[in-house]
Amino acid sequence: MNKDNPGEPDGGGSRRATLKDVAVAVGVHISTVSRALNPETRHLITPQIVDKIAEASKQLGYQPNTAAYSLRTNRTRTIGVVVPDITNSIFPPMIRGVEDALAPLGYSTLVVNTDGQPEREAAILDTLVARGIDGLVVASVERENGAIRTLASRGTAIITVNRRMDDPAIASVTNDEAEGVRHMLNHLVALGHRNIATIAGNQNLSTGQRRYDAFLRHAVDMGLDVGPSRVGFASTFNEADGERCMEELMARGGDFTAILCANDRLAIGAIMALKRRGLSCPTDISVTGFNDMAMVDRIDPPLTTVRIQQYRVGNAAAELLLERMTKRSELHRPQHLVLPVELVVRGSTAPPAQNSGIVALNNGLKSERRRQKISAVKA
Amino acid sequence: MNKDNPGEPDGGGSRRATLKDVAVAVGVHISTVSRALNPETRHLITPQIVDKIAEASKQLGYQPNTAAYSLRTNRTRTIGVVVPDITNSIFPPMIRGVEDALAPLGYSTLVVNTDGQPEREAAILDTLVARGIDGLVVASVERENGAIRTLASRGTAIITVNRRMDDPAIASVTNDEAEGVRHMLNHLVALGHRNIATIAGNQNLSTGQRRYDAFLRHAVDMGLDVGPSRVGFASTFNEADGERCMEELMARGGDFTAILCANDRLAIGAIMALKRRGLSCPTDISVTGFNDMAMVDRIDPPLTTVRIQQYRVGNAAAELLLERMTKRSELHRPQHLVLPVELVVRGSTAPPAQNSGIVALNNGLKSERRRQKISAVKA
DNA sequence: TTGTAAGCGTTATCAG
DNA sequence: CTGATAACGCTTACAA
Repeated sequence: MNKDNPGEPDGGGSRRATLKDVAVAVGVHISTVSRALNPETRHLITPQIVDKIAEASKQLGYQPNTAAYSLRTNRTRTIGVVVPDITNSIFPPMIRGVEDALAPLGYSTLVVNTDGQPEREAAILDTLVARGIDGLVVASVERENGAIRTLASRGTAIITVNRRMDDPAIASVTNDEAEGVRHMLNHLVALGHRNIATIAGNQNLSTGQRRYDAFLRHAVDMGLDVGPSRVGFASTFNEADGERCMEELMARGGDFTAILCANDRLAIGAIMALKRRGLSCPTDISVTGFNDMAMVDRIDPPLTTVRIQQYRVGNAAAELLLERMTKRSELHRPQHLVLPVELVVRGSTAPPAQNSGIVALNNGLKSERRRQKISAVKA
Repeated sequence: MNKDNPGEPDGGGSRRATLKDVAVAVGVHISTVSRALNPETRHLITPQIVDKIAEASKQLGYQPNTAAYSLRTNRTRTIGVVVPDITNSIFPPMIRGVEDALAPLGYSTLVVNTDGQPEREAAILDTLVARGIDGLVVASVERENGAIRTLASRGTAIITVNRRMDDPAIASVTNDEAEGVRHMLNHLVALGHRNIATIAGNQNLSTGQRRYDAFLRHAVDMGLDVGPSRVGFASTFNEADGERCMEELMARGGDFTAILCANDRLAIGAIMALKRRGLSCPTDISVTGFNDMAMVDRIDPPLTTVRIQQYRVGNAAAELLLERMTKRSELHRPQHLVLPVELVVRGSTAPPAQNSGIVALNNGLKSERRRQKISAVKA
């Protein structure tokens, strides 16, 4: 009964007010209301009428119907944010960076998880496109990704964050991986380390590849010896893989006093592997991370790492995306924003002990207790 | 030029196929296509035609237009998930729990942050409703919340998670707070603690209130003394407030050997406060948390806490919500699901030392070094 | 079993 | 400056 009277103080299941309701309330035509309510076209309407319409629409609690708007304009004011896993704590700050930039402009954000599976990602991109999203922020992208390229070439506004594709046509906001690695190597060398190993990330990801490239280049520049016995490759950026790589490196001889890990989770895994073998970080081996994810300042030992601007990455990406969604397509010259990073020194790095490192231990130069540790390693 | 030919192998900005395109391709009417593509109505159509339509639609890459569907049916297949802050690591698992249950059924999830501000929450709920979401999962709710009640009474499907409202009409999925607190008190008492303090959470939140209530009831049941000097109230569930409360309790005399904190973040803050005063956990004071959020197993000391089923809370809420969104409203008897919790004992709890606790220290029963610590506390 | 046609709430084009 | 009208793509009585 209240069904046709959205003006009524709301008692229950009353219909939502539409343009027509406002129009009859004011006594003008529906299109006049539409124009009066739209800032772009408001100037076409007599100010007094605009006021009356504004009041009536507020009075009736008018809210534009998004579906009708989208159907008509082909725009949804919705963007998709694709992450590997929202549960990985480096992503939520990026997501908030995006939302905080876009929500005030009336955009909503659809967040989806790929779990790092390209097929899943493809399916997810499909549903996002089917929903008619206006733009896409992708944190899960591999260096090569056909689906993204296709979408981009069809004109979808896309920015990748944190990672980037090899294809320079796909815009991105990333971190200065090379500088981060360089700072970290400098730090380790300054502490006195000369024998430095690395656990590299997945080389199909720009983060993994660029951090490893930088490690090689800068290590050589600094006159350090690198070689296969000092490199482990993780396929996934997680603790389990970090642990596995660390164990492999130790099994291979472990002639190093410090290890640079491609991200924090690998570093945490590496430290776990050390602990499990009765070795300690940083006393026996210094371990470093990358990202400065939440809580790594509170773990034992507090992690020395490279701080990336997680929130700003998302925030900046949103701005770029906005430009692509609103401005004319001619202006879309490829853009790649690289944000500066910062070295954060904590407790997981220290000068190498007199005869530290696993080889030194193997050589029996230290106490009997230490020798025992190493037999555990070899076991 | 390709504009009217969505069948063309896609060269660029070609239009998306619509029902009409499929219809002309097959040579049937658009409504036949609609029926054939909808599982509910497929049986009305001749099987051969169904096949032809299925093929043609796949061929043309037909994707239903969500806006048109929504406009027509008044359903969006979108649900809103409202959290205080996605950056707080207990929420992402809940969100994934929701998404994993709903995505396979074609629902998308709009995630929004309130930052714990009720006004912001109200505004956010407005935009969500304006977007026509089919249902709402709210993790940010306070014990009383007018906006939620209004929405619920208007028929919006709503489930609160993690927290619940006092109003039993609003369905919820929560954790067994009382059992968690009881387990924890048991654990502390078993270790030998008799003087146990608490840092309670915000009493406007069901989590804060119920955990504190349980603390009082069970402490008394166990014959423990409680009193104002052993209770601190946090207004926010974060580290800073935990630190502040811990300092206040120490300043008030601190005649306790263990402190039960209403969540992990408060516990982390409490431990920081101890460290800052030169005291140590668990040697001087045992500290416990609640939630078992990510990484608290890796901090120093690893936190003894109560594990809540973060993912399952979200997952179960999604199921309940689904029921409310699809089934008839008569069946909507209020539902409150309470999930079991689990005690997780780690390094932040230990038996009280011979003369531990702050008062003991104050009384000068221990070493000179300790006496110095305490003067720092009083300073 | 299939076709017809109305209508969801907007915006945009075209008159007036 | 304002009104009339078509159209966006889909679902769903109602006819046939």
